[in-house]
Amino acid sequence: MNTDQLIRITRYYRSLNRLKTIGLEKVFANNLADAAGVSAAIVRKDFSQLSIYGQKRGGYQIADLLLSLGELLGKGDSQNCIIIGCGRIGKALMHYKGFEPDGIRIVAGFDSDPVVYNDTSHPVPLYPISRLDEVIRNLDVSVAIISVPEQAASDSYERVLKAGIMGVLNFSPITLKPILQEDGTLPIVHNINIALELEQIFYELKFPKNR
Amino acid sequence: MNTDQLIRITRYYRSLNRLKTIGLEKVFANNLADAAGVSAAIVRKDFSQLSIYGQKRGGYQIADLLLSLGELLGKGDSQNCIIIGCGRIGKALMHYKGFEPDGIRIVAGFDSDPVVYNDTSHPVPLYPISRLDEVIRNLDVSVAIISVPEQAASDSYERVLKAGIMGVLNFSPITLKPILQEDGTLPIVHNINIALELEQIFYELKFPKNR
DNA sequence: CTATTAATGTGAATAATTGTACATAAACCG
DNA sequence: CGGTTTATGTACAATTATTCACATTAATAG
Repeated sequence: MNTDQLIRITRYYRSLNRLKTIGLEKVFANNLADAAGVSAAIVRKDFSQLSIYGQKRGGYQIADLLLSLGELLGKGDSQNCIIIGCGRIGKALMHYKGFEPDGIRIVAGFDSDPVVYNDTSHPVPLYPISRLDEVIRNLDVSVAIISVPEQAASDSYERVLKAGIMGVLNFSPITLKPILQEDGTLPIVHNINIALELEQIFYELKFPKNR
Repeated sequence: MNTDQLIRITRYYRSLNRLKTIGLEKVFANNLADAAGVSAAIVRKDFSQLSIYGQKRGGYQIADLLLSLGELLGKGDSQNCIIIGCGRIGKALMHYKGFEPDGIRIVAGFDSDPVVYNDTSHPVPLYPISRLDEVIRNLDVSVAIISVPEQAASDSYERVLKAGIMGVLNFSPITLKPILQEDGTLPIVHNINIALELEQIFYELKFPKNR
């Protein structure tokens, strides 16, 4: 499964969950196509490749699909994260309610500023960044969210890698790249660059596609 | 210019600005390739297509490139945004320092809760969502950032469109899709789905690519 | 029970993207 | 100055992704 397909699958999964809570039982390739913003042919091809089959004419059973896709996506395993950098963005993420339904949990935050990490008014425990390795050892965590200022980003990145974290979601405007580790593994890094997204929007508004 | 290319161009532009502040004057296709995470061939092809030419052997003049790319990206025009939904994420964005160097400005925030919008401790003025149209009329704004809870997302979306906003950056987990407007134009919508990014990371960790 | 309709599943065609290879021009070196 | 190196610019090849078209199956209706 490649990255584009993975994005689509997670989108399908999301939408299916919603449809299920609404009370639907069956879904057509077309519905999922709409939800994921792709064509129906792609949906069918995706499923076909993943050996997921529906009923001719009847579409797909939502419950079955959720099961199959859930297995593919590794649902059921623990999905714990820590947050590096508890500034405004970091704190916002700690309080974010949207992770729960996906089985994602924030289990700790780290910051270099004592004023920040001594503040107990947050839903997860905060620690000084110096205790990173120690705290991680006692938690089942594989992913870190980096929400530190630009200057601290690559330093934070190296630290979490050294601590054994293998997945990183980076909110700083520096694009962090996977660095081959000593043990031969390659960390997974996703960069979210908010300013870049806005720039793209402004661009597309200024120079609309002509079609 | 297509979307992938646009992303690359904005990345080049970013990196060039950094390199310039460091004091460099020339840059090679290879450097930009590294910065944007693509191959050097693509960088050259991009520039070639955009009629941007460097010096054989000498690489590219950073200043020239910034000028050319800046023009392409529509820099110099105003890039003002408003924020719909001043919860934790909305507030974090208001205070975010990373927009300034890109010429992006947050000029107002909107919320439905009086407790929120009467709080004056923020760097931009806040208004009740009911005053959206009125306030927008007096501001040169074309892009809205939607950072409201899931349930309010599509409603907020419709409202900003009705108010004449043509670009949207959506942080809610609902995927908002461009809706053809009465005047025949299509809004530009970018969705940032944080939970989805994390899910993908967890997936990629669980099922590493075998190569 | 036959005809019709509605959806899936998939091979083939098409389009888009990326990489390769090399000709070309400029700078450098002896 | 000629030879060598370095990096651009681009044609072409390879790969990948998407769409198209249609055979296939199931349900429905008359």
